[in-house]
Amino acid sequence: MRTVERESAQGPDGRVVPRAARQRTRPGLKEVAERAGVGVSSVSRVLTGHPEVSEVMRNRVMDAVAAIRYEPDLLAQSMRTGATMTIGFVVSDISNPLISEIALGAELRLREAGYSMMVTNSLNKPEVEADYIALLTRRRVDGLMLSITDETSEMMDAAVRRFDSAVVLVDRHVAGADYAAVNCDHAHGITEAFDHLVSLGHTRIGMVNGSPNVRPSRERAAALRRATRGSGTLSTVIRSAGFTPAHGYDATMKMMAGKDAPTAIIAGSNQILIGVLRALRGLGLSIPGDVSLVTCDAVPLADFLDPPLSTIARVPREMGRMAAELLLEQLAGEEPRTVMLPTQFVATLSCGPAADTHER
Amino acid sequence: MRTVERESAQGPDGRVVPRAARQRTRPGLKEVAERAGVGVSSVSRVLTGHPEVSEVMRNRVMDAVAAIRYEPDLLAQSMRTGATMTIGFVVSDISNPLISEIALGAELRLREAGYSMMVTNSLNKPEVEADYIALLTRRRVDGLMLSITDETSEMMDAAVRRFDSAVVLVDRHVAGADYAAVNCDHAHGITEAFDHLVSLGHTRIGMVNGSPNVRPSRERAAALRRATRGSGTLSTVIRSAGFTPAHGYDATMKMMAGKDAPTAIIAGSNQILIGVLRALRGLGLSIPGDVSLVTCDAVPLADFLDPPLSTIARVPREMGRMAAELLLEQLAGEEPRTVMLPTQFVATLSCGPAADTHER
DNA sequence: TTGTACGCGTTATCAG
DNA sequence: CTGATAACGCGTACAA
Repeated sequence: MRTVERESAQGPDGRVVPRAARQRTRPGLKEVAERAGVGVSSVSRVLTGHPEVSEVMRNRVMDAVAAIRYEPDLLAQSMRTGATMTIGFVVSDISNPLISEIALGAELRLREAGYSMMVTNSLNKPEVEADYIALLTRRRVDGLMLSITDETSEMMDAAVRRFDSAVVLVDRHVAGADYAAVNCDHAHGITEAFDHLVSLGHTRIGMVNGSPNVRPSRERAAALRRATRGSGTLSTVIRSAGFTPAHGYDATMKMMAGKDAPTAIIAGSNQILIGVLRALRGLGLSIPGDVSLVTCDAVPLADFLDPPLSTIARVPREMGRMAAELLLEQLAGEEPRTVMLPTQFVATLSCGPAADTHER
Repeated sequence: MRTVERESAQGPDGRVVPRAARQRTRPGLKEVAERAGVGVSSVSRVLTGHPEVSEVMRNRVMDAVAAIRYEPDLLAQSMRTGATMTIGFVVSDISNPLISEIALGAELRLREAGYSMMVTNSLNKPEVEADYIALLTRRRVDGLMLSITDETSEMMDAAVRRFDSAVVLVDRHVAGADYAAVNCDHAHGITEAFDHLVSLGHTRIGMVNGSPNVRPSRERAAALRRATRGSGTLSTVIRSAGFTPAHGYDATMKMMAGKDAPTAIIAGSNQILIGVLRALRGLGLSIPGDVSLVTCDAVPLADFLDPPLSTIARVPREMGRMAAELLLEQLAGEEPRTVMLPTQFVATLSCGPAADTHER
């Protein structure tokens, strides 16, 4: 049964400091060797599947292993082999459904390859991310998956440079580095949404965009600007800031207040969407009667919203799986590479004909 | 990048000692000691904050540490101290918003205490959970947070019994064990919802319940049965199965097909809810006109659904935080204990007066 | 107060 | 084919 160890102590800073050595030392190779009457190295050979072991030896060892209920110590194994079989995943907030889905995809693939995943949440603080990267480095994780808050953070950059193994960025780009990356084709989704809105008669389209310090926001804004470039009739208003409901709300209020308010809005994330919806509701604007709405990334129960939401979806599970894949490739000695995954625009009733703004 | 290679050295008996299997050249205590011109143990003492070290020694060491950019190897540290400062979190699916929120709460608290968190997804397969528990045991994690799929699984039970350190269950109960647990007061939420529905004239209430092999489902069903007990007019129909949209759909279809269809439904999870909504839509039933609806756990954008959904909410972030807390307590030597967290029923337009079933 | 030496559990080398 | 033994990097009795 569980033995409660009372010798532990509280450090001055409140951190729990467990007692030094574990009381009940579980059987090791040594015990197995004794039980089987062989040398420890033979036990190790059998367990690691070394080719040059006799049948008798194998049986003796396996019997002893079963009898003692021996389980290898992965810590010692890592110590010895240099591989921890652990991947660190640095994210802003695992409770973000997009991220948790990515995490799931990654973990499933990693498990297939025998790796475990360690998750850290920065809550959008670059310095925390840098700390975590350093921590994971000290933990000697074999690889790092990064979904960073701020691609331009120097602390983060320095920290990841000090990490000397496989790295993969998840829909991120850091200048002057050749990390592997899983990117999404935001331009495609934005362009499709744009075309759809234009076909409905919209001429001025607003975008409540996320932080410009991450790839998705930049790609989306660029794609939207590109779409209107050279057109005399089509225009755009883009407001970029944090991925928060507050930004969604404020940006929407400001956008809709002006004389040249857009007749359609693209929300840059599910968090931003919340604020956008609140603002529109507060202004008494109906969707799509007064303003059409598109949001980035899938929304749970989107079909049951009023009206159902048009979305530009990524494939988060696949993003995670692919990120893991790119990591495993590097760990297998291959060169880091970049993969582009699709986005898909799905139009619903939240996009309608452009309202005549003068009638309002 | 590791560029420096350490050459082979001469052993005490003149033999050539080969390089380590993996060529790591990150500086260790030894390098720091050499740079500072002191013994390795002195370096260790300084770094671990040993009280009996002179000022000069401390400075010499810290200077060398800074110069060499030494970072301690947490793996070796764990090897030596017996503590990995790592907690394993076994869940069915991190992409479930309830769970990812719990994970966030836990990770934030664990970080405060210097611990990292390792997440594993079983996708509701008890044998995978057992495997993971065994894996985390071999990894020698200091504690285990369990949000398991099936409390009655013997493989799981055996696996967790073989783990000999701190354990905390997250809204789970396994018979015959005294694990610490963070539980939620489901009875409270269900009772409130029930009373509200009854006050609206509902006499027959359906529950599309989750798996009976986990605490929340059992508590909810029990609370609902208790609420109708002794009443001649009030009745209940409960269907329990997996936490899936498919179950939500099937159960709803069957419930509503019978002659004594309920006029109100409680959905047992956000996944189940999806199926329930689809079924009601498929049947052409309106909410709350034909049937009132309550769902368990918060739904993103619940305010913007049509109609806004009544929910029985848990406090997932707090659940995670508290689970971490209970784990830390045990690691500090305290006895395992159980905490009860609240649930809250919030009524919205999705609950309305009972429809006269004969009019349909 | 500081340094030397040992051991945590494992794998890999090398000599039988 | 097998067994003894040196590391992996660190913390810590023990000796100086």
